[in-house]
Amino acid sequence: MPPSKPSTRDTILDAAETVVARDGSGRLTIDAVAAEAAVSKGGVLYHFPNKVALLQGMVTRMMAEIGDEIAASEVRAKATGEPVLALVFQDMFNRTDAHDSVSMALLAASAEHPELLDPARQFLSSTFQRLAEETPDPIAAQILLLAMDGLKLSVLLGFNHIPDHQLQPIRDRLLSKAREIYS
Amino acid sequence: MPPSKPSTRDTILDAAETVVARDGSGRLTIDAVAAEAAVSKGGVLYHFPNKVALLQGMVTRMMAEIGDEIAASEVRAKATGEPVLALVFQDMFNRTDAHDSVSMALLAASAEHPELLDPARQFLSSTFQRLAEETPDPIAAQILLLAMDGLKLSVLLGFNHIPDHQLQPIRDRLLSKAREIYS
DNA sequence: TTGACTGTACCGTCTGGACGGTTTATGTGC
DNA sequence: GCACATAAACCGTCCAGACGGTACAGTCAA
Repeated sequence: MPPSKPSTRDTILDAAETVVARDGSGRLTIDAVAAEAAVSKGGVLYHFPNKVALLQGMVTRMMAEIGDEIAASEVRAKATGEPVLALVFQDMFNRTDAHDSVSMALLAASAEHPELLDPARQFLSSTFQRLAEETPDPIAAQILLLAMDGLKLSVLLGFNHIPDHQLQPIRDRLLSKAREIYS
Repeated sequence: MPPSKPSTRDTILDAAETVVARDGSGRLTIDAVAAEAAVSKGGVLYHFPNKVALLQGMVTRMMAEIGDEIAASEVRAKATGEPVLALVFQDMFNRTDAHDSVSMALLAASAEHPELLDPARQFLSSTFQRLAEETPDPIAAQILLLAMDGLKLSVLLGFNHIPDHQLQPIRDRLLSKAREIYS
């Protein structure tokens, strides 16, 4: 039973992301999370002894998700011979759910305890650095990665400053550029 | 007297940005702003009758700044014949102060009242759209603009996931790509 | 005199978190 | 198969402090 019922812990983290996405990071209160997760306040505090722990939980899970995703892309890249960067991009596109744990975790943590992002900084920094360095043209790769970041940011804050009809062309272009780097 | 003493109103807005940059958007309280601006709480509330007004003030000033900057770039572009995009980028690079009003205003507003960003959304959306459409290759232009966004985001949250020695090459490349679009 | 503040006191609400109690799952011995 | 024990998971309430906001009397330069 792989899709077994999600643990309460994960339910709570999901709820926290939902609250941030819908109401803003300033409205992320334990009560709000409890209500969203259909769990009592005590229940939330059982899993996360205090609010900082909850924020840490969000950041940690985010890093784990990104790490897993990139690792999977790298495996698939080795198997298929496709450039890693292209696969990573594709994954990121596919995971464009309205509430993206990456962005929400960052927002929530930066709101109250910016120092909670320190581990994330290290992790993301070295990860992206490595991805870029492994390509023949690290600078071009970094630019594409930055563009991805920008795309995420715009969604994150509701800035769809990219009209829908351009979204797909942009994605296609990003992918082709990614492949281009290796040729 | 161009660099005359800044108005108290602007001092307060600056202070608000400083607080957000240093302590996170969740710590943006009227008391904190008052302390940072060396103004009494009453003084802050004199200029901004409530906190929403303060947030609105931040967003409005941010839009005015961006608008002025881009307008200036367009004038210079007409005069020098250089591509607008390149000039806009250069301005953005130069304005890499640690506390960037754009980012901070966005963070602060999104934290508590995401709907305050509605006017900003419209403004930025149409502005960037226009900038891109005026180039021979709007898609490429959008990608470069997104990369700029990403660069800003990384600074905003303290993610200097770009090592210093790569920052300049990346900027140079962005500029040359911007010029390339027009050729 | 007026506009731009300062400083203090105060109120209602929200929030984090502590705490004690209760249900549910997991053994464990018989 | 069952009684019982134990711990994990969760509930609901209470409280102190923080925060937004009000009110108001006083200062002071233009």
